[in-house]
Amino acid sequence: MTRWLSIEEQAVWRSWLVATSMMRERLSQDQEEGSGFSVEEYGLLVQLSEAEGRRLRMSSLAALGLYSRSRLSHSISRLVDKGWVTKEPCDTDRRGAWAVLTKAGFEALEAAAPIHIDSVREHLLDPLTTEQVAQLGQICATLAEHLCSIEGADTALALRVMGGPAPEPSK
Amino acid sequence: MTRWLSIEEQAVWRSWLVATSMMRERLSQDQEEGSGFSVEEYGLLVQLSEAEGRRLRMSSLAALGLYSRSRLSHSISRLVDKGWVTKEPCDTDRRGAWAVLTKAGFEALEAAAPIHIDSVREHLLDPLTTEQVAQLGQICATLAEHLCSIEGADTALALRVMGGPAPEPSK
DNA sequence: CCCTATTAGTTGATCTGTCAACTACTTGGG
DNA sequence: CCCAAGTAGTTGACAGATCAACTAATAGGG
Repeated sequence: MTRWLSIEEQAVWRSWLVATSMMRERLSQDQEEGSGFSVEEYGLLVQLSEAEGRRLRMSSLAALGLYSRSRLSHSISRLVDKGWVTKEPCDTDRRGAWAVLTKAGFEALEAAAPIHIDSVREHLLDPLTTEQVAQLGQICATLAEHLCSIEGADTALALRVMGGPAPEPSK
Repeated sequence: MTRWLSIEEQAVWRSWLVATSMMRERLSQDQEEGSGFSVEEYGLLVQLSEAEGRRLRMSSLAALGLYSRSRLSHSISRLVDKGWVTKEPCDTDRRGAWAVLTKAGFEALEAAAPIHIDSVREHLLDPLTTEQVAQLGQICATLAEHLCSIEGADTALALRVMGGPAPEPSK
């Protein structure tokens, strides 16, 4: 039998809901206004930028768990259209394809990174105390692990996913 | 000048990203599989069910901050098509419209509530310690407040939003 | 009272994501 | 060596969300 949510539990759930959806929206907006591409695109480009040779097999990208095969295919096509990514055939498996970050893509990413970072700081990190940030990290890691275990995804892999630090800032 | 994210900060941000997006996905799936309607629809119906006379002005729904006017308009139209909501003209302002929960809508909501609750318990509350749940509540409330202040939305109002306890379980 | 500015809500185009079906290639058992 | 089963990736139809443009009604200053 379903056990109802207590008042406190309801409150937690509602704030989670509000915070996560507003956060998503705000970040998207900051990103889009400032850099001209969406958070999803940014995430993909980050992944590519961090990979060896700035290239990844489609299947590797998909294995990260946040993108379905078909979504990936569509998204990459769009990135190709914009000139930020190219697709190359794979020598060792002729079914396969590499998604390769172009120079233009890398530069766009570099330009966008500060906007992203600022936004994360302003809306997620700064409003919280240092202690809360640590707690939040712990909590989200636990939740991610739980969710990954359910879907049979690899947590370690998933936690490498998207939104990361930036494309190796031109140091 | 942009201050880069430390390793710890990156980790927090990534887990937040993974946890929130996986959570959203999982909840949607549980909901959709079990009850035949989406989390968004559920949210709207909950709002209506909790309002006086099980009805709300479109503008009030929109003022909650999570739905744009046009999204709302489209969504409500769909709910009308499904027979869960009807629209009634507003006497005091002839531009206005009431969205009214139908009997069928209320019953659908009652049927869906346990699925929703179970899912929230299983994926959000149960994996965490009691202490963590409390921390999370505090953190999300803070974030929500911050985000609301930025958008000029009313936090108190927003925190009443969607996903709530259930449609007054037939007590 | 009127005329402009504002507010309520809808609509249609477009974009993104999901789903199911499809092609093409590889793999592994007989 | 061949064929069935599985894997890589794409495609097209559809559903939901956003954006800008629109209609209609109200409100408020002159």
